Amino acid sequence: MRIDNTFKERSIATPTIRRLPIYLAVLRRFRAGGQKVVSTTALSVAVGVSDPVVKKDFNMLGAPGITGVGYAIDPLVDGIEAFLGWDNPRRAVLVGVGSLGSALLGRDDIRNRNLNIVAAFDADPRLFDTMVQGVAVYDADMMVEIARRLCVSVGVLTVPDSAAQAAANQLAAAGVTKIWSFSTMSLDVPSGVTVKREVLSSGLAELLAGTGNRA
Amino acid sequence: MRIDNTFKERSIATPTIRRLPIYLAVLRRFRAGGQKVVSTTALSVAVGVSDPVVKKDFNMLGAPGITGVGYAIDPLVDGIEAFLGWDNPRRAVLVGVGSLGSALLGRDDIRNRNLNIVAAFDADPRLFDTMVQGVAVYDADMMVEIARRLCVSVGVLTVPDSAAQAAANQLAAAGVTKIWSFSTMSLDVPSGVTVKREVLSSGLAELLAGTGNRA
DNA sequence: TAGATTGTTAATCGATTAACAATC
DNA sequence: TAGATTGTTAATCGATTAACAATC
Repeated sequence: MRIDNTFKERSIATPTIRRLPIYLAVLRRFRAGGQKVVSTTALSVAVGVSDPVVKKDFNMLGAPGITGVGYAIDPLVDGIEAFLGWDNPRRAVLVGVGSLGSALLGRDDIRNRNLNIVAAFDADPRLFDTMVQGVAVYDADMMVEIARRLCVSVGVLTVPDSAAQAAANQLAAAGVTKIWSFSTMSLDVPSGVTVKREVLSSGLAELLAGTGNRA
Repeated sequence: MRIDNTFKERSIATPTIRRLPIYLAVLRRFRAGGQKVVSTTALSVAVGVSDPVVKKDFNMLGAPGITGVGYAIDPLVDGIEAFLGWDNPRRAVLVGVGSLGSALLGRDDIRNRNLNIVAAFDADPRLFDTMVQGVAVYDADMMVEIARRLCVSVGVLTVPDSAAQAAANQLAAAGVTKIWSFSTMSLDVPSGVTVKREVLSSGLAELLAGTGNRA
């Protein structure tokens, strides 16, 4: 079987992008089990989406499948990682070393594999110059200076809502162009800066209220 | 102005449900600032969605607006809370007291306001019978017995992927019908049990790869 | 060859947007 | 009354599903 290891460039829809990390996790498990090739049907079952969705996603990605056989797992994993930029994680800082911030720093996928978190900031003086999960924590007042010097392009925002806008301002001033925010606040940022808001309680609301399941 | 404090029952779409907690957070801030009434336009700006979306959402919810004036904030907050069941949080357990699990236990919104987490479980004996963030931690082997006795209907799953399916089985055996899972695994559960999977790295993927922003 | 699976097209479904009449 | 805003309808947009021809 001939494998064309070329991923063609296409524009990718948001729902597809959100599924890619899930495909990646499942493909890695399959690979760890010694599997070399996977069909969209098998993957769709393992991931919990429909088969045509997987086909469309891979097609949009330009992934090279082998008709009648399936997709070779290795180039698929490499291709998805490359598309997401996870083969070369971006330099990032985390702001707000509370329990959620510490938890994110402690997750190897987020801290090392998908991002390269090189420093953290907090307003609490007791944390200054300590290490949390192996990351140095600095005074939030130093954020612009330090983050700029470290050439950081991504900011993870895990501060209380009341501090979110000020922290976003500092991140933008430090040259950060992508902010991953765990605050419910809608943040006002300069053009050129994008914000992805992660509202944990939206998932909970969906679970509890979803599909006609009124409590 | 007459306020009809009745929320009519309708079926609500998932994107609407996911926005409700965000509306709630913003409305509470407005109320804390002394505001009594809000227009869909003002709310749409604060939340970061379009104005017709807010109108549609409130309409689906059956929220009572006052033409030419806006929506009274108090009944709106109460109505959304009641719809989500957050006025009377469900009894829940958390499985997997790692850093993410502890962080969720430490968030007052999740632990007390939106859910009522009455116990936690872990496989690590050093944690047995300790308190984490004020919640008692028990041996995961006792889960079925304890969760059943506590009449729990929701499970928060923050264990490693390798332990996720086994934990889901135990939760189902304990009578839990709704599982909020932070594992990438697609979980196999009995019919009658629903799972909401929360994949943190999907949000990150969307931030980094989204809107043509290839790294 | 026969069976399996990709890759693509057309049809369906659902959510968002735009526009505006009704009304406080 | 005049201005503002709700509530709803029609139009648009986008994603999913279904079906199937191409092909290894």
